[in-house]
Amino acid sequence: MARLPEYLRALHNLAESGHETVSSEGLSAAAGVNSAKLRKDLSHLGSYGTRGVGYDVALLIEQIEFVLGLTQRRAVALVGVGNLGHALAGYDGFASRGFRIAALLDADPSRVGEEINGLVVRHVDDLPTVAAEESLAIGVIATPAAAAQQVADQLVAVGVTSILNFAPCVLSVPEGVDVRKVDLAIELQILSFHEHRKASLTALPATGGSALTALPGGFATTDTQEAIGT
Amino acid sequence: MARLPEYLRALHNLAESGHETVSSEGLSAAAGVNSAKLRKDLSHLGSYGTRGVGYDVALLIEQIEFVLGLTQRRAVALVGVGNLGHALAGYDGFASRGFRIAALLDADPSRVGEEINGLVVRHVDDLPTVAAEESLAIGVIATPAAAAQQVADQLVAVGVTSILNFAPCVLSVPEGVDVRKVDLAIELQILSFHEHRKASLTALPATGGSALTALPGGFATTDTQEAIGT
DNA sequence: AGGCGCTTGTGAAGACGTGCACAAATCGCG
DNA sequence: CGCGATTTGTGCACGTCTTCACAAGCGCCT
Repeated sequence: MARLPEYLRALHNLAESGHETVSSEGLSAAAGVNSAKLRKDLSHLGSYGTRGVGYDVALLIEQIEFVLGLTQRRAVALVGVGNLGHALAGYDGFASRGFRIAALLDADPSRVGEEINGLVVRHVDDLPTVAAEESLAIGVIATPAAAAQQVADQLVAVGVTSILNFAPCVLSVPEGVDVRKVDLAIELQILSFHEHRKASLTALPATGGSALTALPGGFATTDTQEAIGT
Repeated sequence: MARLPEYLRALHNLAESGHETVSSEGLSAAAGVNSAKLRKDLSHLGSYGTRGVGYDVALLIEQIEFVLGLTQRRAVALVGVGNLGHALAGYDGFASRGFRIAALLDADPSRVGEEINGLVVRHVDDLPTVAAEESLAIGVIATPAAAAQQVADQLVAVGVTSILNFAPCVLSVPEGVDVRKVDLAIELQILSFHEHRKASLTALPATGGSALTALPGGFATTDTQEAIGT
């Protein structure tokens, strides 16, 4: 499940603040989900908490990290050292959460050679060489949309089987390669949709006008946390 | 639906390449979804394509932009001008997709006054002043996790009702405020999970060992595009 | 005008995720 | 040792999303 990493983060927080065990209620609150859902997720792990007590924090961290494949620190290749690529290269959240940026690559010769955070930018055509040095399984694409497909092909060619794509486009990849997409503008547009919905509901609740103005009511969006606590 | 922005992006691409109309089949391919799903989504809009022909690209863009509330260019406040904040401030995808960064804010006095992309960084305590100048509805949090909740409270206090949170933590906000979260490390961890799953499947398919080694098989993750085309 | 091919819109079936509510299990205490 | 408080694990029901398959509608060509 995609919620496991969220649980893991919450568990690390709990461990740092000295908790040895945690109840499903407590953990679910920290992770922002329903407690029944959390218990069901953990039961799918085969993870055994003890009834009446809760879950052993350290053990649970270990189990989740195993399932997520974080027992080994995975090497990540980052392609595209523009605005966003720079930020990603300097993001310490990767290092602290089980990943190591093994190479920075770019197609622009004027960027090659630049040093960012202790790593030297290499040309994207050096990918085969890089892959020979390191065991690359994950690639991150932070290039403009126009270059993304070509970069994806190059990554796949050197054996990368998981791609995180920040470019606003659909990638086509062979079977067995996983792609996850993050589009920052889309996130904002979804929020904008919620704004529009809220505005129409409060402004003219009794208008009942054309089909268009009546629309924004009946939509549902996923992955949105709304109104948790106060 | 959360897919509308994806359709919108695909439609803009089609419009640029000169298409006047598009079939559900064509658009769904460009957006990376099932064609029946796309038709159902669009029918929820009340949007009328013409049978035998397809959808009018320009009209559909107009309709989706209306539903998403993109007819007005929304002002966004960006709090936290660190590594990631810098990148977001310089990201042209926001401007080109209906948003305008109206203010850059940070709590660190040494960062206040810095100019990024034509905007001067102001202190986060100036939020009420900024909100008085602009009609702020959306806030973006790109601060460390420790500061995120306080910033969220400040944003809510000045009337922001939608928050995009890049900090790895759960925010608590009053009812009526929408929060969307983007955690870059979590995306990588999900990919790592897939890697681990693939590795276990290919390496020891007949081992049938402990419960732990047998685990990673039966999981499902959402939002993952796998094996599109070749 | 009529027929044919193409495309939309939708009914129905199935898969999936979610949350409630409760039985089973464990610990601590008298 | 037994009892009560607490918490996990899960059966069940419900609503949502997804997908197939097909009827209805539109335009073009003859």
